[in-house]
Amino acid sequence: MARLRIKEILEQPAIGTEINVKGWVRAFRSNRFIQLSDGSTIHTLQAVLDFEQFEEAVLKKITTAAALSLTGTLIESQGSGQTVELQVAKIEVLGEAAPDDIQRTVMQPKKHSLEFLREQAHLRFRTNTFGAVFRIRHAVAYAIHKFFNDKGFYYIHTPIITGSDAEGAGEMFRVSTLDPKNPPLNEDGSVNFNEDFFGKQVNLTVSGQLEAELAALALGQVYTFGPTFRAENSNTSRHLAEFWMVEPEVAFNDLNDNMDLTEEFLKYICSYVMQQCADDLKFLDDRDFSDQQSKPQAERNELRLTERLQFVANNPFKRITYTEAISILQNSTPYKKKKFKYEVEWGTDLQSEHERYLVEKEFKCPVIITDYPASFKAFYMRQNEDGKTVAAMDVLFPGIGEIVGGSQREERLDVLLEKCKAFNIHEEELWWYLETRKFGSVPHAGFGLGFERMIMFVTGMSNIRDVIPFPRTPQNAEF
RNA sequence: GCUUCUUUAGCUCAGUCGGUUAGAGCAUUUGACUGUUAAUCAAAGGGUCCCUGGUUCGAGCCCAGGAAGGAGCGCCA
Repeated sequence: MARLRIKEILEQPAIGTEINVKGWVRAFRSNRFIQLSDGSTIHTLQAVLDFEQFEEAVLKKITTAAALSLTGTLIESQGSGQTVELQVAKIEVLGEAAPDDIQRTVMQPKKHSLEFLREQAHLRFRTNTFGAVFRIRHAVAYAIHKFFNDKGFYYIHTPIITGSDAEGAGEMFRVSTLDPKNPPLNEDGSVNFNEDFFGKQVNLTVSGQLEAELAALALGQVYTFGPTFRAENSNTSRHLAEFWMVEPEVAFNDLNDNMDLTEEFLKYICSYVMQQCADDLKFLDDRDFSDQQSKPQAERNELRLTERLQFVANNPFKRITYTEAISILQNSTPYKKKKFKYEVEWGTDLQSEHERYLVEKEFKCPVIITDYPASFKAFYMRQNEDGKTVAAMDVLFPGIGEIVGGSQREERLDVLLEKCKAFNIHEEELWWYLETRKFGSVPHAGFGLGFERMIMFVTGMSNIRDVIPFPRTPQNAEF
């Protein structure tokens, strides 16, 4: 007999037919009712058995988290909590779970803190919250590929191991096969990386952008979607040492095209999740709501999770320049009352407190800030006519902060060479990147989306460690 | 890396002014009940009070050092 998944059973219940279902016990009540979950949906299937028809020894093994194969007839439920239920004729215990062992785990049938769940990342998949989060994570990944594919983008696999350390995006993890205790040395005592696996020093990538640009200048519009690594000692709820990034790159696009693409893209993801993940989203929406209720009034979100997604999907993002942002901040109440901890002055970078003010107090919607001073942005961003600013953009989301960073790229070789000098970047290391500016160089633009930050936004989870199955953070790579 | 808070039963927490035998809810076990939905009712078991040292007649509580975790900041996506 074919096994059916609970999602299929609940969507199209074939009342009266005999079926088989396999899954894990969530609850066993009154020696009669099994709540079975198989991960296909957040919902459980209620299985009903007549305990007089089964051996005591078998019933004893139906404990929380045990794996069962149940065969029986699908009938309309007599209870009020569900429309259909399985009338069980045959029980096979596939995997037992001793209650004393379960007690020590997150499968213990009660509410748990996210911190406790994080310590058991191998088991937290079994919970409703993480089931919902990771089903949505999958859906967003799929939506991203669908969005770009439907627009004629090509998915480019950029390398994970890279030899250039010029991106300037952060500290890198070194990759080496040399004996750390006894590496080959040069005459001056430094490590001789010529003898390393690649014959040079290499690192885990911090961004696929530079390679994506090469592809965009031939295939037109491309994107990368892969893991990236930062060896920064960042201890926050928004940073991971290993995270996934989406980086589209489009030939012939300028900064405005880039903003249009970003906005359409982020709206698409929100709409997709609302349409395709309604059940999981509803669960997380309720979870987020009760979470908000326990916070002091001032820290509460005015909108529920689904309302926040709807808001992003249906309202235009506010677009302002860095110069305008500075002026708005300097005229703001907290500035006049000296509530900001950091200075607001043209030429210094915006701090988290400034970004939060703009997004959460001034505009109350996603904000795109453009045309930052060149001094604190990357070397590859295109110099504006004023000579002071570059065609950069940051997309700021409520509660998350910077979710997207992007720019129009510098396509003029002479300007780019000047920037390399100014940023102390050795031309010979980036010869392959610079060379594209010699052969039919054109304006182009792209951005990077922090995938996990997007998942935080659509799931309402407030710690980035709870939206990736096995988080990598300083001092923690347990699983 | 910096600031700050937390650490007591399997989990979430309370623990008064430093004073006798450290508590609650949930979870677990046992019994009762049996169309339940966070089942209900009754009972039982369960403790390195994070670690080390100190002050004191006496420390879960005070002091010093350390460890782990959270939140915020910086860096960024």
